[in-house]
Amino acid sequence: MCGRFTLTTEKAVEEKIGVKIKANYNVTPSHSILILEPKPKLIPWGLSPVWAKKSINLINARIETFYEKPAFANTLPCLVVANGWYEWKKSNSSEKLPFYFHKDGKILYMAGIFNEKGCAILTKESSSKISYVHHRQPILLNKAGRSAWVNESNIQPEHYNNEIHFRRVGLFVNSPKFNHPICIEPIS
DNA sequence: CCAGACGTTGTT
DNA sequence: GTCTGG
DNA sequence: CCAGACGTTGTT
DNA sequence: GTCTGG
Repeated sequence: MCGRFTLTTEKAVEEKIGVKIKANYNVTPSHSILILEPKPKLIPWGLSPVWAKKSINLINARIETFYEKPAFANTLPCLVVANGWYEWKKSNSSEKLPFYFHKDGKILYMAGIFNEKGCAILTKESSSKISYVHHRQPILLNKAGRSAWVNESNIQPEHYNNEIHFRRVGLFVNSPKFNHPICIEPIS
């Protein structure tokens, strides 16, 4: 899935998207995140249906059921701007070990949905590589896919971008308040 | 008909 | 154990 | 996603 | 708001 990510490339974000951001090595739900809809916009991570009296905190939406679920009706497509994300792998001892997924710092565009309350990231079954760590992953879109999604609400497997690298990282990232480059440092 | 849920993750 | 906050 | 709180009373 | 369960 995707419950924690990074956006650290200040320069690339300013050049490609025209927005000044502050590097964040530990973006957590409820943070304000950068989306393209397709205009750049800051919005809380966590979506609640407009009709929910008591707010629901939906940080992900399964693509498999997206079209059936009332909670996701009346949301609009967007792209969530990131340059990496974290997944935790359960070890034998039921210990959870964090891994960092990235494309050498390049900007990643995750498929998202939003409404006036916030934003959620679409997930799918993991690619075989990623499934070593976890069985769900965010949907990453290539260029054609980004346009199809935000302009036509059209999402297709051939638009998924599954080229990715990953490495084990230290436990620093576990604490939601800990935002530091050491979060993405490989474990030696 | 009204009341109550409506989601994901993972875990059992 | 389960919910809330970040 | 993980970490941290989770209750009441009254008082500051 | 809309769907499901009773």
